[in-house]
Amino acid sequence: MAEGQAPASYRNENLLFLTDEQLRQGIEAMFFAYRGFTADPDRILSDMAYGRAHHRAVHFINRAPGTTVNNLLNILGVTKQSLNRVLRTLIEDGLVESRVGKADKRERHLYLTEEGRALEQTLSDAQRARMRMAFRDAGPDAVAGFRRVLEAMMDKEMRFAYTRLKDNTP
Amino acid sequence: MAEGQAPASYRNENLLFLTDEQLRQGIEAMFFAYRGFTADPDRILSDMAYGRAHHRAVHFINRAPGTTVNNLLNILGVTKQSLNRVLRTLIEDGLVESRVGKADKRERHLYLTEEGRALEQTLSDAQRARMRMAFRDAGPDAVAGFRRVLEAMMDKEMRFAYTRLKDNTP
DNA sequence: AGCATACGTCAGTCTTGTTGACATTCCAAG
DNA sequence: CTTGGAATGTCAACAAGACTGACGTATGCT
Repeated sequence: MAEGQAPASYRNENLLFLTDEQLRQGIEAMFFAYRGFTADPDRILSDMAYGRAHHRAVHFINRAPGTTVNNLLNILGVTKQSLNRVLRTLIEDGLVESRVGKADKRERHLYLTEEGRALEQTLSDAQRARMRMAFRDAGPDAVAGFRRVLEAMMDKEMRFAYTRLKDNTP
Repeated sequence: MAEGQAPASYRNENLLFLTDEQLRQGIEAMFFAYRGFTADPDRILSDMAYGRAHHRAVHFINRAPGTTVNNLLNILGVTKQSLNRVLRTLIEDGLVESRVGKADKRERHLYLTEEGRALEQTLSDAQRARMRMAFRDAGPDAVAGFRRVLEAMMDKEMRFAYTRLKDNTP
């Protein structure tokens, strides 16, 4: 893509010049790609009584079993009331189990049930399939660049959360 | 990043192998980065009576002045009722002008007013600033990879829309 | 003349975010 | 030991922004 054209950006004395047009294309790429990114799980969820918020909760509980509500709150970046509604339905439906903390009884530790793991699997299978295709199409060097840019785009606290998750599962 | 570790992916006879873990990290990177991506405009908009939906409309009207409602509908991927609510407030507030089509009087062509352009500028300045930082941090090769992966992640129709926008503004 | 298209609007619902108020639990200072 | 503040989680009410469905109007095309 754009192989024979002028380079989209160039270095000069270690300084990178970027036109507004290049940046705007990056912005639009992000917008359109995120739509694709969420499309497959959204389609699956729309058949059930769940939405994207449930997907996110299930994803991160699966990723860090036993996490507390507060922990999840920080990762998801929503209010506890908003998360609670989602969590309540998931618990009622038997997808998530909430255990009172041993050391601190105020805390609730969250786990996926067998059924919860099944849903997580279905959703992440779909999402991974798209990601795999995109990674294959683009090639390993592009994937490395993709990750580097995304990490640089995160808010600092989110970069911490991301790195922590990444490193806890090697 | 991950310079001294095992490669995140490798080629073998032109076939790219990707572990579920690598894909999941890509998924999480996408999630956290998108939050950062929308954070700055969202902050600005929360002070006004507008939201992310208004930002998107203003962005694409600015990008393709004179675009029709139907066109915008396809780009944004929402229903006309949903877009109409947003558009109505923008027109009432004098940020967007709607002109009856000359050739086809059924169509409405959309333009930003002076005030609309000012808002667009404010929002996109903030968003571009973050994108510029990310691009600078990551470097030009990473940026190329970033774009390649995002394009591969889009739905086909959105890739068309994206490419059309991109090529119309060289 | 008749059907299709583009747009606007009204009404109702759903998801997911918000604030505010409140209950429970923990901990530390008096 | 008690008590008050902080942390954690729950309930209730509301708003933004998406959706569907139905309908009306103006226009275009055959």
